[in-house]
Parts: sequence; C-alpha cells; structure tokens
Amino acid sequence: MNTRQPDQTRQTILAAAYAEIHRQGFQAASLARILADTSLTKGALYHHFPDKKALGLAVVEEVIRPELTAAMLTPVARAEHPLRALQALLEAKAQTADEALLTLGCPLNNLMQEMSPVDEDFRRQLNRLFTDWVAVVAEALARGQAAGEVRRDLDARQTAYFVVSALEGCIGMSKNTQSPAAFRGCALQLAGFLEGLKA
Amino acid sequence: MNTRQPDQTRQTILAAAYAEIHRQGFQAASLARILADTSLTKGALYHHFPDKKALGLAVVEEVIRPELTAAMLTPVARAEHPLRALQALLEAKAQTADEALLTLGCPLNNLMQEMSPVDEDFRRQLNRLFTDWVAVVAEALARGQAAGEVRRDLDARQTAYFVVSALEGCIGMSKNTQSPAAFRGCALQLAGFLEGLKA
DNA sequence: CAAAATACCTACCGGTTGGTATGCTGTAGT
DNA sequence: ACTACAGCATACCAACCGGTAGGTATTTTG
Repeated sequence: MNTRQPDQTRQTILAAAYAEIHRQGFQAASLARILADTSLTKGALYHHFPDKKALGLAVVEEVIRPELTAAMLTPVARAEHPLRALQALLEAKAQTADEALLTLGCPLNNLMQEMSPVDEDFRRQLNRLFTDWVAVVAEALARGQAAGEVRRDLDARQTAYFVVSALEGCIGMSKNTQSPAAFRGCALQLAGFLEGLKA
Repeated sequence: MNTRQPDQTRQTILAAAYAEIHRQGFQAASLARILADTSLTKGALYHHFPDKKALGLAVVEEVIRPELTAAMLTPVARAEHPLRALQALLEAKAQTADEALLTLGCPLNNLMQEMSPVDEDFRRQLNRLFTDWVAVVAEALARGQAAGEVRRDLDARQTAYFVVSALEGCIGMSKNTQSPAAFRGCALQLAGFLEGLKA
C-alpha cells in the first residue's frame, strides 16, 4: 500500500501556502502557520521547496496562474464578441460576491503591490502573468476591431492595460470598503467605459 | 541652548517610519530600521508612541493624509472646472514621473491593500481617508453638473468612486511594470473616460 | 533481495522581531 | 537653586522567524 504520495503532499503544501499568502501577504506569511493547516512538518516543506521564496514563486505559477487563466483569460480568449464577454465577466464577478476574493482581493494584484518593489524575481514573474492577461484582452479588442464591433481609432494594447488596471483598482478599493454594492457600482462604471468603445 | 525638542523628535520618527513603511509595507517595516535612519533609539519611539500599530496609524493621519490632501484633494476642491482639474492632475502625475511614487506606489493604496484584511482599525482609518477623497471628487463632479459641464444622468458619487479606483489601479500596475510610459498610457485612457463625462 | 535514493519527521539554531524595565539628563516651574 | 517630570538612552526579554542537521521509514532501482 502506498502511504507516501509526494505529488499529493506538494499540492497540499501549495494549497495551504496559497491560502496563507492570500490572507497575510507573502512576507507576513508564516511557514509554521502554513504547515499547521496541513498535518505536515518543515521537513516535508523543505524537501519539496528550497526556501520560502521558491514556495511563493511556485504558488504564483502553479496555483494563481491556472486559476486566473480559467477565470479570466480563457473566457475572453474564446469569446466571439470580446466586449460582451468582458462585460459578462464583470457582471459575474459582481454577482457572485465571492467572499474571499472581495475581502482579500485579487491574489495576483496583492502580490504585485507587495512584492514588486522589494523583489525583482517576484516582480518579473508577476509581470509575466499580468502581461499575459493584458495581451489576451488586447487580442480580444483587436478581433473586435477587425469585426467592426470596436472603434478602430483606439490602441488595443493600451486600452486593455487600462481595463485590467481599472478592474484591479475596483477590486482593491472594494477590499477596503468591504461592500459588494460598492464593487458592483465600480464594475458598472467600467462596463460603461467598455460600452464607449463600441464602433 | 535647547538640546531637546520633543515635537521635532516626533516628526523625525514619523518621517522615517513613513519612508520605511512606504518601502516595505507596515508589517514588514522594522522598528530597528526606522530608528537606524534617525539617530534615535527605542526609548524615544516608545516615549512618543505606545506601540507599532499606533505609530502606523499616526503616519496615516499625520503624514499621508496631509500629503494626499495637498496633492489631490485641495486642487480638485478649489477647481472651477472639475473635469479639467482632474485631467490636469493626471497630466501632472504622468509628467513628473515621481520615482518614489511610481516604483513604490501610492502610500494610501499600499496600506489599504496590505492592512484592510488583517486589521480592522487600519481598515477604518484608511477608509475614512479614501472616502474623503472620493467625496471631494464627487462634489466636484456635482458642481460640474450644476454648471452644465458634466452629464446630469450619471451618479456623481459612483463615478467618483470609479475614477479614484481606476487611478489607484493604474498606479499599482505601473509599480509592477516599472515603466513611466505605461502609466502615461493608462492615465491617458482615464482622461478619455473623463472626456466622455462632458455634457 | 540488497542497496540506494526519496520522502518525511524531530529537534534545534542563530537572528530578528516588537516590547519593557530602568536609569540618566536636560529643562521648566517655583 | 531645588524639585519634579518629560525626554530619551541602554540593556534586556520572550516569541517567533526562516532555515538546517540528522535520523527514520518507505520506495525505487540494480
């Protein structure tokens, strides 16, 4: 019988680290607290990850990236009508009122705000993820332009950058305000901005 | 000769704490590092402030609030033409390319992102400052509506909330991207949004 | 089946953290 | 000039931090 399942163990640690980092931030995240959730010890952690920083970067790449991809990139990438897809995403976000995501904020944005100034490796890796996101939105806008649904006089890349930034801004402010209504209002305004992009 | 100047000492500590918190965040900010900049010791710090948290809250109220007021609230509050004033502020921010503010981000937003989920006192105090900011912008928009310069069909308060959120979002993303050009483009898009509010 | 490598645990380490207890000193009030 | 207290320095503390050393048990490999 298999009592040891290293892959499973690794995933357990990653999941616990993700939760802890989401709540406390990376620097304030405690390895002891991460391990307290699991029934594992430091030996297991340091067997799978060389140090705390590597654990954090692994969380970004193996937890946050897939989640963000599933939630935001794929829907937009597939969409035939990009503006409608973006507005639908906003609508969905506003409705669900995801407790964790509203009070704790976007994990990607949280880490960018915290780590970009203090660690170059973190900054680069987070920027890659962010850039990918912007690229997907930009491509969607460009497809909209080609289809005559989106104004041709605007810079797709720059507009995409703004849309993602504004969304992150809205989520961030709502984290402070702690009111789903406030976020909904904010998302509504952003939807209004998107409306203004129509050809 | 006066060798002791308690007010001056207090300000010195506040300034050093502000710089350290701006760089590292509040939780990661070290009292030892704060005091290393000044030539003071823990005795001085704990004479003027009961604990680290009180120091942090004092920084918010006595350093960040006045700075933000001077930089963003007052200009907007005085402006006759609110939309033009907001756009001028964006323009100014984009031009100066303030090193510290671009790579380290907005001190208010940084603290909101970090502290809102983990400390209710911080959240409330930061939210007061943020709310004041939104209120000033909202009043400016309302004045614009009264003057017939701004569309009357929009909710001034909600629009103001979005404008401030989007601005913070743009600053935050630029902190990660570390390119003044990216922030300029983002600010440009926000200016475009403001343009769409004209009557 | 033996040997080697992997997976994980326990105990511990040096360093840093925020915080405190105590003592010296300049200075204002009388 | 004496007192009393504010203003600060020094020395120290327990708790916690990330990380390591060394052992044990379970696999995989030859």
